[in-house]
Amino acid sequence: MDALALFKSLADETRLKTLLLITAKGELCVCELMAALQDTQPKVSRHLAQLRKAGLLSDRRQGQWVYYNLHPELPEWCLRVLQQTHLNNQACIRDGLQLLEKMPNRPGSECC
Amino acid sequence: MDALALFKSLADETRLKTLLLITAKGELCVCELMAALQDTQPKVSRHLAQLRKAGLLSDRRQGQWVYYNLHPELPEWCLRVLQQTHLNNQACIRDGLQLLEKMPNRPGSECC
DNA sequence: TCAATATATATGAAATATCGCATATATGAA
DNA sequence: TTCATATATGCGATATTTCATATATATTGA
Repeated sequence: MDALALFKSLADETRLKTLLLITAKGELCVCELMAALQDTQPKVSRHLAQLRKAGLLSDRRQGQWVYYNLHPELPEWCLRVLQQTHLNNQACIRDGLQLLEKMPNRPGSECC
Repeated sequence: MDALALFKSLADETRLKTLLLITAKGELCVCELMAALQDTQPKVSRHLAQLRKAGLLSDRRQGQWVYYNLHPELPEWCLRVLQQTHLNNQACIRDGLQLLEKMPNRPGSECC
């Protein structure tokens, strides 16, 4: 992961919020990100594909859902950059986190 | 300084190297950056203007030369991001630093 | 098998960023 | 003032990025 690739990945609002949301929550599926970001499915999916190709995210499918998390082999310094950004820019994803909580029928919840 | 603005500033090779060089050396003028980056004057100058407008750099004129340094009011977390990036991507500016050393008649040196 | 839901990708248009060249401005020396 | 050096910027051409729409694939349950 070279620095330029990292910063190009972070230089878009959708991708930045996506990474901060996943940094905050650990793991999220596409439909949760759609709710948190209030964006269309193709848009969210395309940005996730970019982050996956860049090596920032890895995905695992569980049934219908594909969950995304920070790539386990992400270098330490990249993690620290994400953590610093997350800790000092919580306002950036505050709305998104609230929308997540309000989601009915969260994937994986027992109620459905 | 919001996170998105920071990362957009870092998402270009010329600007990233410029910031890492200034992080390494503390202060550099335009002609030193031209030598280190091996780029044309208008190109270097234009990217410096962007970094200045974004609040990442501040400049001071000393005679004919304009020196650029990290903006004194840059938030701590931005500094830490730059430091982390610098410490873990030294190869990125190695050539540039060597070219700097080889510069004859460095601005501010006593020999001219 | 079919239908419904979740996710991925292709395509072309629109917006944005970058670059090269020419030129403008500022400073210092003669 | 005039010249030389250092730096900044306006502008058109080009490259890159992003988006919306349509469509394709995968999984589950009937």
